[in-house]
Amino acid sequence: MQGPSAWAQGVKRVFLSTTINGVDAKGRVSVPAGFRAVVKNDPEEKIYVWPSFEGGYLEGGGQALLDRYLNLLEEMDPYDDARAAFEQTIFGDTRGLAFDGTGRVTLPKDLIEHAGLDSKAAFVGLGSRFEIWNPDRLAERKANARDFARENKKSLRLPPRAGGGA
Amino acid sequence: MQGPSAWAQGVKRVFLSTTINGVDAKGRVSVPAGFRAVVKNDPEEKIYVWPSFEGGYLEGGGQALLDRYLNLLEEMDPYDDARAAFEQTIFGDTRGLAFDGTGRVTLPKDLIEHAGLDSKAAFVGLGSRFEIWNPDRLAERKANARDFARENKKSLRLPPRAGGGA
DNA sequence: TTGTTTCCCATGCTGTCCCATGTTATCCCA
DNA sequence: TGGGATAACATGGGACAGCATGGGAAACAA
Repeated sequence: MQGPSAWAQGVKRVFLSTTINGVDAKGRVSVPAGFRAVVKNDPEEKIYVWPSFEGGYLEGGGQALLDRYLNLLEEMDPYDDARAAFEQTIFGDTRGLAFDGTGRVTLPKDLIEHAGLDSKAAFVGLGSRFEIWNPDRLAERKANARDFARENKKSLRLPPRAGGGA
Repeated sequence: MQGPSAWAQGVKRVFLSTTINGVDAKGRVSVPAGFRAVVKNDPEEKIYVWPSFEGGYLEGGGQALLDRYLNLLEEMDPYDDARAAFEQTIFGDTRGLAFDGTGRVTLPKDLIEHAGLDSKAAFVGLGSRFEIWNPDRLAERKANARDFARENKKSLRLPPRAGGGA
């Protein structure tokens, strides 16, 4: 199901491309305009950011992403150790960050430290979510991902005709 | 699904043929009219372009192509390594480019560099997607492909009884 | 008070929009 | 079938708005 009707119901905006913005002494950083547009119609115009438990960078998204993680966790057993760990890790450290008048957010110190940010922050759009990196660290990660993708591209076969129009 | 209704509502258009257009000092380039027609009815009249991870050229498509990748990735687990790599590679460098009043897009500097574009850009239609090349590189690639084909022509057997007349 | 955080205003710049023009392709009519 | 009119397309330049950024004042907490 996709056809034209899906588009009539509303455009699915996604986080796209990589943008590097400055972080000032107060920890303020401009969220890329395209990213702000994604959460524009959320009930609360915020982004939700937490430290990745996989490495020294931040993960984030809008309300939709938060809801999706919530649903995933609710399907797990209430007393599953893994569930508790995920809840603690993901939601426990998540911050909801509101924009100031010019579209900036202030990153708390602990998040800045976790990501090793100094004067620049790279926002990486990943479709339904995004990541925030120290640009230097990002370069390394990007090279690895590209190699992996090139070697495994066959597993990324597009589904047969998923979409109608165009 | 697609079904007959898709045809009733309009012919499914695809990216076809090769067109060479100029790139001005601002990085602006006219998207071939035929290509614009493909994304004409997209919710956002944009093309999505990213650097190929296989060589010095760009790949692109419309909303439909992007959605296909998005749906594919959404079916993977949030912390699947493959998912992360593909997200990074596909979405991390993808730009959504809108047309100006005369059907041009502005190519960001990094994309221009990746493709080695100077004053001309070749749009190559490939059905559901397209590529953007420096015309010189494209000619080189074509020549190589032709040489390869000539040297290996014996491996290019026709299938038994390819089809009806003409 | 003193330090911290939040809000507001000012500024340079880049990207986007708009108008103008030459060229090419298409259509219509003689 | 040939030629002219017309519309579509590609291109160039300049004006404007949105975006990213820096600094400072006011509100709040310790």
